[in-house]
Amino acid sequence: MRTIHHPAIEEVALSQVLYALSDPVRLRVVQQLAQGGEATCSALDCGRPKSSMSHHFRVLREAGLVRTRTDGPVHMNDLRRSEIDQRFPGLLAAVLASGQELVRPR
Amino acid sequence: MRTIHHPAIEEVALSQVLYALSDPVRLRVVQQLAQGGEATCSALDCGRPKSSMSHHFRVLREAGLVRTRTDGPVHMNDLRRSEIDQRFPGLLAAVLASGQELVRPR
DNA sequence: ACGATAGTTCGAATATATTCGAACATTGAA
DNA sequence: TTCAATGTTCGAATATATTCGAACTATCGT
Repeated sequence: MRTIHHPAIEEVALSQVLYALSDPVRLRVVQQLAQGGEATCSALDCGRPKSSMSHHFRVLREAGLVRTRTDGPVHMNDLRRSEIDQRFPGLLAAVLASGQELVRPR
Repeated sequence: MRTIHHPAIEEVALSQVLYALSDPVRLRVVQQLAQGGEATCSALDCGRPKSSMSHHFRVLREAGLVRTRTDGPVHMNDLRRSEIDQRFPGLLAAVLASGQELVRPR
């Protein structure tokens, strides 16, 4: 896979972060990464096809929320927790604390 | 104007709130309401036409962020701050604290 | 080099949002 | 009751997002 682009934390825009988090599938992914640590894409699909999940991970990546790293044949995804916390203090905590059941896995 | 519908705070969905806040114009409106208290629609247009602002206020209303009340010939809009704070503690504080310059008025 | 696995990219269909002018509704005041 | 001011609604154009199958790419193990 080509080089994956991750924005520097300073160029992460609040609107983009909020937008990325406003999709139930993506919010669920973020919740799971926050809770369980890094994971592969397919471990977090909610029964959706790979191409759909790839799209969602891309949105999360471009918003600056997730960092993806190639690890052998799989892609490991990690929440950029400390960076986001630094840039937008309290935001992730508030979002994660809401504990809404957002999407049911298929 | 027909009766304006406002969702009860318990039925407000996080996704919808995040989505409503992800638009720069709407985020600016929320910032201004938070800072300056209630305001009319037209006081917060950013040079956008009435119909556009009406749309944005409707999204904010339906997301549960703003309460609109008819006051004589004008519509007064108020951030539902304490209700949102109760439902999603820390969320608005985090969003407002970011202080991003989000949209330039026209 | 081949096969298996994990993701990405492409393309096209569908759905959803945004924008804004024009017409309409509501109110208070002259 | 006519007017001006404030918003809403409608409609249509445009833009943007989502979805998912199919084809492709990269990596590891054999």
